[in-house]
Amino acid sequence: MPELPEVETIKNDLNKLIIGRKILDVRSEFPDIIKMDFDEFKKEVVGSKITDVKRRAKNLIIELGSVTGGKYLLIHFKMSGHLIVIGAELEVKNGDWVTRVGPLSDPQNKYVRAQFILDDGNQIAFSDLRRFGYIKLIADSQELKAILEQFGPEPLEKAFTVEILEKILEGKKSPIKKVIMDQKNIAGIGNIYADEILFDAKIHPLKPANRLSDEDIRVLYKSIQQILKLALENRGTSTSDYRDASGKRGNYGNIRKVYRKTGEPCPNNCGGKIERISVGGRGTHFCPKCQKL
DNA sequence: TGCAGTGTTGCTTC
DNA sequence: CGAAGCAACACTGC
Repeated sequence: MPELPEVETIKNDLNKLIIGRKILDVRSEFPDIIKMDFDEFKKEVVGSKITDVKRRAKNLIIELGSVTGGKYLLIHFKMSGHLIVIGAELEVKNGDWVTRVGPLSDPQNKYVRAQFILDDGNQIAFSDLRRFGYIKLIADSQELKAILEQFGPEPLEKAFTVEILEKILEGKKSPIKKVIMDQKNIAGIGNIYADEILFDAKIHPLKPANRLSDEDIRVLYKSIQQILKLALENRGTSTSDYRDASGKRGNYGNIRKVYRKTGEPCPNNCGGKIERISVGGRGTHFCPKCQKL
């Protein structure tokens, strides 16, 4: 489940691998993941040069320069999507690689839904087992801005202050977990990091957002930044589908504290056991002894 | 063996 | 208007 740290890792990888490359061809055996007529998409994209790769919330944005001005690929990975940069000599048939070597022997990398063939002998492959992810073509910077404006602040940027977090929580009686996962409130936090952040902050996931004390809010603010930063340093979490641009796993799953650790002893050695409940229909893991309502 | 669980987002329904 | 539920999808595990 690519959340902020995972999408940011892919962004950083791609900035090293594909800037300045020209797109020679686009192929897909699952054209539905491209949210427009495939032939038209192909016509718009082939021949353009990749000038930048950005991230906003859980969206990856590939900027395409052209004589007529910038266009953008807006990519959302949803549950199982990721991009792999790999040699163009590899072929795809029925969504699977014909030759599977190295990182491609990892089953999570084989569900190829679209390929962008580059002018340096490589290709960008969009692998997505569950096909929730999508690629959209954005015509210009105004259209892009209109889409990206709908997301809340980026939690790792300076503009995200404890005062802003306070405002976000104000008057919301929904469980705090739901509130921090809502992309309109804060951008980039999904189920894994919501659980990890709330454990770190010692706040019960069901605690109503408007009932957090000033101290709770300060601690939560710190935990949001620290956990996301730590996850980024560890190149994300790969407990299930996520892989980086080389098809490799992230390390954060190995150091996570509570996510999918139901029944295990609390890492704080408080004597409690990690419990699993449902919050807003999502599996939620927490220590009932450390995290108070 | 069939069905619940897995998770994000956005749309529908109340 | 906000909250809750569900669809989209494919595969795993009990």
